[in-house]
Amino acid sequence: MAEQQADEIQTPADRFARAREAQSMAILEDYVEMVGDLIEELGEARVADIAARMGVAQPTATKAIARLKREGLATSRPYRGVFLTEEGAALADKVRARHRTVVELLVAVGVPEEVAELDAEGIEHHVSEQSLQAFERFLKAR
Amino acid sequence: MAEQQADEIQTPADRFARAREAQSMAILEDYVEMVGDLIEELGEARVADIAARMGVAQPTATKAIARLKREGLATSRPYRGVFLTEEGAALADKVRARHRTVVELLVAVGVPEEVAELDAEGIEHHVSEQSLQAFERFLKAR
DNA sequence: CAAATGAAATAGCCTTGGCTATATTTTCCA
DNA sequence: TGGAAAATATAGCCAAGGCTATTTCATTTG
Repeated sequence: MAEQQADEIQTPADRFARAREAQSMAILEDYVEMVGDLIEELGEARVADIAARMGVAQPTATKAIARLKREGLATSRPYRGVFLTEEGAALADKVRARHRTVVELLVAVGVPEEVAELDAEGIEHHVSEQSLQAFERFLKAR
Repeated sequence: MAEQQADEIQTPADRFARAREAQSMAILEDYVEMVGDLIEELGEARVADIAARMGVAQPTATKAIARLKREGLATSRPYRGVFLTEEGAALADKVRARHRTVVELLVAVGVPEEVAELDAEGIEHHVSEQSLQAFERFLKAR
């Protein structure tokens, strides 16, 4: 149990496939996090608010929510607010924590706060569990 | 000239819009870099090789190349190889350099080499010029 | 309590980036 | 040199994530 790295070689194709995979999760993660934020702040997540905060038109948000429901991350009834399932809430927490860590890491290596916040929005979805742990160790060890 | 940060506040919507923007450049960047790599390694970039390395079907690569041509980054004639325009070559260089820097930064904060290579593939497209410069300063100052 | 207002859903369109199956063109060799 | 094999292009499909315009439903409120 000394070596934890699998010894499979990673072809470029593998790496790109992995990045594409991460990308398909990214929007899901963003919406779940946003729903979580709104419930916490306002007590409920309305489609109109989700759309406004995500910077998209209302039907785009409705469609995204449909996908969240399909994936078992959220529930909602027509003309009612959106709620997270247990799984959705867990994902929202994970995403929020990861976002914070990524911002902190960027700031720690010298990226200005505002820029860190901007870049983190895209970066976070591609940070693996292993990298995240490295980030945390680095931040603690500073 | 003391403050260099614009004082516009960044709403979440702004940040998401920016991340979406970066995403639409990402695939373009990947293909341009791949074409550059193949030309360097093999003297030419054939559609079949591009597809294999990107891990996509051949028609997918053909379509991506069509987009590169539309955007003025590459040229090609039917049943012939793909070439980069001056602009395309410049972009390829920039992307390659940025990729290296991101991997080095990840390794510098404690991410294992192989993981760094994997994660960098997705992260790099969201690293702004400002963050990149911060990364370089950090690496030099170590 | 009925009508106006406002929110959410639906219809229908676009682009991108995947795919498979099928032409078409080049290339290479017997 | 002609025909098989290999490479590329084309056709046509799908899902995702945008959009606008319109309909439907819920909630006031006069």
